[in-house]
Amino acid sequence: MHSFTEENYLKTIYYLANRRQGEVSTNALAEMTATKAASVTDMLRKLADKQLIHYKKYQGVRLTDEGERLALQIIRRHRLWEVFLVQKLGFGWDEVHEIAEELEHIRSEELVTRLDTYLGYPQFDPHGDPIPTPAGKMPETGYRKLSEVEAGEGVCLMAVLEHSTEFLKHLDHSQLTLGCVVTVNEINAFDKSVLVQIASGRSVFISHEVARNLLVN
Amino acid sequence: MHSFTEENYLKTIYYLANRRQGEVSTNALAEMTATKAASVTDMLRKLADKQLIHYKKYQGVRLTDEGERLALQIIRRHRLWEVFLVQKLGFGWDEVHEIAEELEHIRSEELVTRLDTYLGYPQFDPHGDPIPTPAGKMPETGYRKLSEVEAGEGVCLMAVLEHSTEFLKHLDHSQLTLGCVVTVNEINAFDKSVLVQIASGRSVFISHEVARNLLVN
DNA sequence: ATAAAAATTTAGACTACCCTAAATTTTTAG
DNA sequence: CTAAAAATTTAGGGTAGTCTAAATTTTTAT
Ligand SMILES: [Mn+2]
Ligand SMILES: [Mn+2]
Ligand SMILES: [Mn+2]
Ligand SMILES: [Mn+2]
Repeated sequence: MHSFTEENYLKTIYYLANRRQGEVSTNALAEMTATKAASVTDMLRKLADKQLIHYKKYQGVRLTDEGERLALQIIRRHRLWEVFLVQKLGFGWDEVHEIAEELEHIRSEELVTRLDTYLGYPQFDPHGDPIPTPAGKMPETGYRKLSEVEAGEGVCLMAVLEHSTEFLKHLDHSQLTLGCVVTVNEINAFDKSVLVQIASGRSVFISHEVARNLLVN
Repeated sequence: MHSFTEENYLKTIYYLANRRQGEVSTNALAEMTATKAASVTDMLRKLADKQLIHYKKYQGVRLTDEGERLALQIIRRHRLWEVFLVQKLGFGWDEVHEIAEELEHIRSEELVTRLDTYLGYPQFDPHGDPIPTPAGKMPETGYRKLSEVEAGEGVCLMAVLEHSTEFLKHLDHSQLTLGCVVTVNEINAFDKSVLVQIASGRSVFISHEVARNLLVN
């Protein structure tokens, strides 16, 4: 069995490896896990011993097949619990991440299976992130960033890249919800901010910073 | 904040203190927590430093008000999660204890509050144990053991004292479920086994060992 | 090409929790 | 009332995960 800490490292390695292609650096892991580089090095040696990562000193790190399988299992649990917290318990999408960080480590295959069934086999979590399959595959989405959409196009808001409470509350405030259809009316040449029209007919101003963190279809 | 381990010790002290009145011994704790007496002594010193227990060397241990408040909070969470697992996810009452042992440590007041609401403010867990109030009071039940019921009496099965999978499966097999009305027809003078009649009209033989672990009203 | 900077690893240490063996205190029996 | 037995604590040590400071390797910039 693996500890909470090991599970968190695997998950973090998965995220960083997919952020930019290639090996994950010790410092990047230290930053993400809020620890120091020396602590990361210790853990990497341990994960390598357990054959969960490929690790050569000074050369960065990559998940093995088994390591990736485990990482995806944790991410699957995390996202299913987030769905539960929002859809069944009525939490806001900005309130669930921290709780799911704990729930994801509960050790019971049966629990995850039943939860999935209970929730109706959801495909996406409350932030639009795809839920890995029970077999351990991460579904492809092919979304673009709103910041890359041309003027005149109509698109559907599918997911957020940033998960902070402030960002999500800001979207709520602007009436930007997932599934919402928006038409890009103007792109400001100077600061790349966009003016979009939402289904209600209302126009919403979106800064480049925000547009870069919205995924559309 | 308190660790999983500290929470488990508090809960165990609560159970043992209520099993027999009075101070809880180091050895009893070591047995219940599946550790050694020396480890228990270490932890008792720590809990005493945190003012969660009254502890004098060689004299056994007792919860402080704050310690009892925490213990009841953990027990409340445990029992609410058991209700969730049985009523919402469809687990059997013999399958939920281990999972609830992990879920009870999830740190979020809001989560417990919402779960309670979602479940409809249940008073009892799947084993008939009362759920402590949000304010931290353990409801009184006043149940008797089935082994203390006189011949001829009709009673209602309210709770089980033993929680092992084998025991609970045995009850399922005998069609003895909580809420079930039973009439005591015969008490065998030699081995104190009882013959009861259940609502369906069927007669069920219950050994003294089993009758001692059934609570009725 | 090489020296400075940055990244990473190693050395040594700390806390939480657990263990065995030895010492101490309390309880029990004669 | 004492001696043996039982319970408990102390001493010394182990593992997991963390840290700081020092050493080492890789990268970057002249
Ligand atoms: Mn999340
Ligand atoms: Mn999410
Ligand atoms: Mn239980
Ligand atoms: Mn229970």
